Amino acid sequence: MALSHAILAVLASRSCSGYDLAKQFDGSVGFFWHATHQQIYRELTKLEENGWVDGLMVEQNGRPDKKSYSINAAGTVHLQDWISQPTPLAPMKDELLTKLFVGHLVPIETLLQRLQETRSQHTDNLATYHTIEQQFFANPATLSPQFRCQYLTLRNGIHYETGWLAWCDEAIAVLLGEQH
Amino acid sequence: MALSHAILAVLASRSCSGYDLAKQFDGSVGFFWHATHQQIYRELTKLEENGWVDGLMVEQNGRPDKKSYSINAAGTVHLQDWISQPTPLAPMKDELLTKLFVGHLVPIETLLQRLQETRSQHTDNLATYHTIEQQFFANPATLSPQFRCQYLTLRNGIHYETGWLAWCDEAIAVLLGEQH
DNA sequence: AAGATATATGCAAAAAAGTGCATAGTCAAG
DNA sequence: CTTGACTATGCACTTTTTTGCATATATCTT
Repeated sequence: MALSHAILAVLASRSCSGYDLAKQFDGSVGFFWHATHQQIYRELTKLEENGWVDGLMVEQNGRPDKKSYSINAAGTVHLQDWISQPTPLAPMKDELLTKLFVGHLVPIETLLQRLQETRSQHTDNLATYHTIEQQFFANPATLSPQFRCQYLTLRNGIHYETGWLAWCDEAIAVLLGEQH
Repeated sequence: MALSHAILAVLASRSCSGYDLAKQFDGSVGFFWHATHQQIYRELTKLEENGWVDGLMVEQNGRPDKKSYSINAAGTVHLQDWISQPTPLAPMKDELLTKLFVGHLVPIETLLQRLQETRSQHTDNLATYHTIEQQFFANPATLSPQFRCQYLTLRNGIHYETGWLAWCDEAIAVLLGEQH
């Protein structure tokens, strides 16, 4: 029941077609909730059936017609209820750590490759987040409540990626020291 | 195809029954890969069908008979192959951040509650990790390759939880500042 | 004129994961 | 002598997720 909430969360800011949503899930929202366009379309149908969003066909010229979805009053209440309930910690699933756990089964070079790849992905993510921070949140003190909330989610990403990078460096150093 | 790898990773250290595995997934391994006992039993059956593990019925007195699973040569090769392949970043799914993203829809007090709950969960986790670190990895320089790898996964958990705590504090401070 | 890219939507099948339930023996405490 | 905790295993059902396919139109590039 959580993709539905992520979609409602996006629709809380603005009406979107499935296509628009898919793009959001490829950027901003995608930083903390991943979904493909197939999932999104399926879920939108359910959301409309549940009466939390209203779909409206929009004719367009120059491009295919689209269906624009808006959150309604019931949907907003549903979203608020959800936020008001305790949040269980997300069950962890990390493939890299599972690999590292039995890393002694492969040469250290292989482990270092995995760590370098991971490090580079986190470096990229962090760079993206820093760019967004400078572009949209240069002056955090002046943000509206809505943007301040979004800013905090971005800050989480920055903490997260920074932590991963620090760990990657530590792990690489430990493994290299082992060879020495 | 990833729970199977996590199970093989545990069996790489020692043979286990489904019950033993479930306990591992409740502690150590569970810190980076979550699974319930139902999943584990189902997956063990598949692993045996695939010829990666060998099951052996063990009669016990004083308690129910159990089936002990060991990784075999094919399973070990399979595990090594898997480690040798690039690791995609785990697609993110974080409920708290999704809630915070639309946090302006609820009173700040509600958000602060969610943040405090989360903070306390991460505090607990960090304490657990620190305890394990002191108990089993007090002297990192002298660890065997196997335990050094496990130590690094624990270090990841420590970085991870520390990062979350720092962020929780920042977020709480920002929201409190907003009220001031 | 062809081919890539962007817009726009979805079905079908399969794999994986989650939830609830069911069974059954041992042991210790009250 | 019964209740609860621990050991031990698993089915059935449901939900979620993934993967691959399928279909259009319009614009931009070569």
